[in-house]
Amino acid sequence: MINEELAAVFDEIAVLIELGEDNPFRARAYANAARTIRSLPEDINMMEANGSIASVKGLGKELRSHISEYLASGKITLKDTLVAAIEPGLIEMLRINGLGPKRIRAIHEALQIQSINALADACRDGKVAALPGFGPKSAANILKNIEFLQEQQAYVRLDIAAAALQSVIDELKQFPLIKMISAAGSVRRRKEIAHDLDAVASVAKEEDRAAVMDAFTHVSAAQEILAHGLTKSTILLRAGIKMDLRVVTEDTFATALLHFTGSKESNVALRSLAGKAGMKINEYGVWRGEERLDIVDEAGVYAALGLAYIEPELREDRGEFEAAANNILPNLVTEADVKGPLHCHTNWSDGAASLEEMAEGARALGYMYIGICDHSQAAAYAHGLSPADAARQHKEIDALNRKYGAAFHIFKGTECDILKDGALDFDNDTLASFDFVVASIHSAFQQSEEEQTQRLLRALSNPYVTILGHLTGRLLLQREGYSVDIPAILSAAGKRGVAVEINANPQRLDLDWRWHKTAAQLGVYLPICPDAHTVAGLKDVAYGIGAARKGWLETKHIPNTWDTETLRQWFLKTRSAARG
DNA sequence: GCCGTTTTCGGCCCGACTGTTTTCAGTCG
Repeated sequence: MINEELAAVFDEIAVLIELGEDNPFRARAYANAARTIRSLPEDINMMEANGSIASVKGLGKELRSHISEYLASGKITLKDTLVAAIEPGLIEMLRINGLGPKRIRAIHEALQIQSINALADACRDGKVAALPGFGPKSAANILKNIEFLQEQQAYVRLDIAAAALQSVIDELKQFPLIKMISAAGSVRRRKEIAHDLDAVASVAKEEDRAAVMDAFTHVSAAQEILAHGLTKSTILLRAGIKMDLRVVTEDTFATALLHFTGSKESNVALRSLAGKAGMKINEYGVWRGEERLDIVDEAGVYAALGLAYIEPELREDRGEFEAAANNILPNLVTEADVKGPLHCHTNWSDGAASLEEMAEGARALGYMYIGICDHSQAAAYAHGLSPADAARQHKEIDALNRKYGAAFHIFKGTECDILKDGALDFDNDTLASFDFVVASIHSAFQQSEEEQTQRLLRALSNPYVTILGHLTGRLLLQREGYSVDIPAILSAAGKRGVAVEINANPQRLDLDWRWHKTAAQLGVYLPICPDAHTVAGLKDVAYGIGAARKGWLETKHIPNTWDTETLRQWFLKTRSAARG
């Protein structure tokens, strides 16, 4: 995808400018351009050809000329010039916490250090401590942060982050001086991976803050105190994740929560909007001129700016302010809207629970139905079902459905492998025996983008495919997804009436939420599928809901928020439409 | 490098914490 490639080059240029010169705003312009390009609704080649690129905010004359150069030649000369002028080791050093461009340049100019390892040595033998503006504590901190960088993962998955954050919050809730406490940061925004954890707490009186901070820095999960102030402290949890707590008085809790929920980009945009309206917003309140407004909750902050309430998941500066101003924000799907989980495994293939246990698990969660999708025969590693196995499983499902009657329904599905050439792993007669078919790739990940795209397009042309499973095959922080032309697949899926799942397993969250809005605009339905292999795995639906909300989705986009009969009709329609 | 109801120059979100200073720069979120 050319937009992503170009955005990546602009990100690199932003970093190079940060290290190379003193104008942070120029670097920011490139970083903003990268973000803008990532959220463009269409191929940038097209937008350049039809001239619509000229009206995109944040892409001025200079940036547009770089874009033209890249589209014509595949490179940007400015980047080569910057690369030639900067030691590659310095870019690496930006990853060291507490070390920014200014101090990296100072160290490099004084000591000619070019790598992180050389920097660690210079910290150990006192050379860094002797530099003007540095001292023994700076050197020790840099060394500590280098060690942290080399030992720890910089990010953790949402499920791990959310659990760690909740356990600290639960512990702090026992502390009587804390009046209110809430998760904030990227976990509250339901981002798929987290860099660190944030929480905001309120106290009745300013003098209570010190005791609260003492409690926080000594919670049972704390391993080390990294910063300890009256309003902000940072600890390192034993799980290897950093956590910030902000403590404010009750009258500033709403603005503090808004501020520390972020994202940074949405805060910048919000404050810029406030400035234009003659107002000022910070974590301590909202001012119109000299007057501090009486704000009781986050909605009050948005209302003061004439905006509808923006849910935390949407706060990424991806068009939510414009939608809030025009009162056209989406009516976001909620967990309570989901009527049943599709794409669930049983011990017929690689699941841990029986068919009946999975059905009972879904019933216990209040669902109206469940879609069972065990693996197909090619997935030998997962004990994939043969056509005969599938027929026997269907008899068991029929028996259970007779027992449940109108109270609950099990839909017969399969997670059918898409073979290397794009053919499906079952013949059409077998596929026709299921209510719906999830088609997924589980092999030959190394094919080129062109091959992988053709493979998926061929699978899409099979009239029995209802849903494409985990479109890119990514495993967050473990494995990149295979390369595939996502817009081409979404466009074809929309035309053909095939859905693309939001795999709700927190290791996957695939299709990525950044594509959801585009997919919905192309007419693609996006069911939330837990890919559950255990009864407990059914609860992963919550992560899928988080992703769908980040992707601006409503119930009309998500078939498994519909009732049993509507879903059944949709399965039938998808199939008959494809057969003409 | 971008932008404009304070419009072609001068801003660009804004405050906390740390370490090194002795009033502030750098970094972070």
